[in-house]
Amino acid sequence: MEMRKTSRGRPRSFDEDAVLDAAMRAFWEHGYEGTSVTTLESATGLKAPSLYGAFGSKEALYQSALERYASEHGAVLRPDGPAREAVAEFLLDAADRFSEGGLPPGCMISTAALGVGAAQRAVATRPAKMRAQTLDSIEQRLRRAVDDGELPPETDAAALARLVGAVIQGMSVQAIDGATRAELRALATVAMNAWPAAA
Amino acid sequence: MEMRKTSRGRPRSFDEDAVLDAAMRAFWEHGYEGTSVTTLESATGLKAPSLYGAFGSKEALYQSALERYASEHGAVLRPDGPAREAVAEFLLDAADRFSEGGLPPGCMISTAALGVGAAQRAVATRPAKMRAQTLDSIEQRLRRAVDDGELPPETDAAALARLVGAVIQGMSVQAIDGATRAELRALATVAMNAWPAAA
DNA sequence: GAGTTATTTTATCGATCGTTACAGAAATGG
DNA sequence: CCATTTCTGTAACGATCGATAAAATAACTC
Repeated sequence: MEMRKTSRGRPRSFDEDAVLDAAMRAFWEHGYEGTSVTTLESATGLKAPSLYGAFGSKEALYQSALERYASEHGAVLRPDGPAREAVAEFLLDAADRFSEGGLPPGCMISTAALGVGAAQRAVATRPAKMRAQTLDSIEQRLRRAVDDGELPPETDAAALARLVGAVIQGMSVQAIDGATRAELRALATVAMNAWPAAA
Repeated sequence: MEMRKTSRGRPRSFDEDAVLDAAMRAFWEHGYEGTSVTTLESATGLKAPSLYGAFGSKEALYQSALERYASEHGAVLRPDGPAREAVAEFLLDAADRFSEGGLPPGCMISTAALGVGAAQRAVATRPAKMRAQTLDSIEQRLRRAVDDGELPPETDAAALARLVGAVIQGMSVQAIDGATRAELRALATVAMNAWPAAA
């Protein structure tokens, strides 16, 4: 936990949060390999040494941008109430977020670093773990619904969780391809028809 | 249609089809930007001038590899028989293909060139058009099923087609993330529960 | 004001990117 | 055998990659 007692030396001329936000949008839109340091310079208005001084490296900046995305723009599965409504809300929320005006289309995590050079595969592990964690949290929510009797006991919670994840990932692809908010919401609604009949 | 009347000059020392296949696998696994010409050299065993002589450029080679993938490894929606069985077969076939041993995981088209540098966005248009075409062919197949009375008239064919596409795209992501064939097949099976009740 | 510390700017680093000149090698036609 | 044509390998091209050394600048402390 680094703690700057008093601010000595020349002060920063930029707002670190705003710069991180701009970098996040660049990575979000063009991916890791598609975003060069030159791109980041024009996106943030900073020069390379300032970026490196504040964030360490391009990879570290990407990871920070990922975390920021997850906390600021990530859809969350509401833990309370009926699971069916929580999942439906989750999917519709994602449809809205992926087609939000003023932001890049799609999800920064769902479809991040899928085809990446062998040299920098380390960059892909964090988004992959985030996807795995999302699948796991959905599955646990569904298992709870089974235990609560909301879902029939023969429900394949893991497979159903993968379906929900696939819908998210597919909506991300289709949003990037230009799908409208209405089309994504319709997709989400149709997907909910796969929800098992009540126990 | 270029036609070499008689073979003069030094003959090719390689099988063009085998080289294209090797290049396809490289692009399939690492994407366009993640596959360098050096990577292609070691994947094919050729030197750059031979590659350029045979295929023109890295981008042209990628496009050729894409077409080859589509014709050799692309799942197809069987046009005859009940639409429900055709779609179920389509999804299960994709699940198998995306987890086929000896080949890269996932789909070369479903998740290709999603985050790509602004400079080379032309590369992304062909895969995007292929995805759009897949969605369209599914939708038309579903519309036909509605007309035939297999699906209720109020069916949202476009949304259902997008769901099928999303499942494909999501399975591709999850295959890359390490999902097993059984997991993908279970996902496909659960997804089919979204199929509307008979008319 | 002098000295210290941190940031900014300028310029550049070596590595790699996609691509290609050029010369040697291997087949043809005369 | 000679000339021609085409391919292969070597070497290198300019551009860009991520990253940084060094100098100039702007705040602080004393």
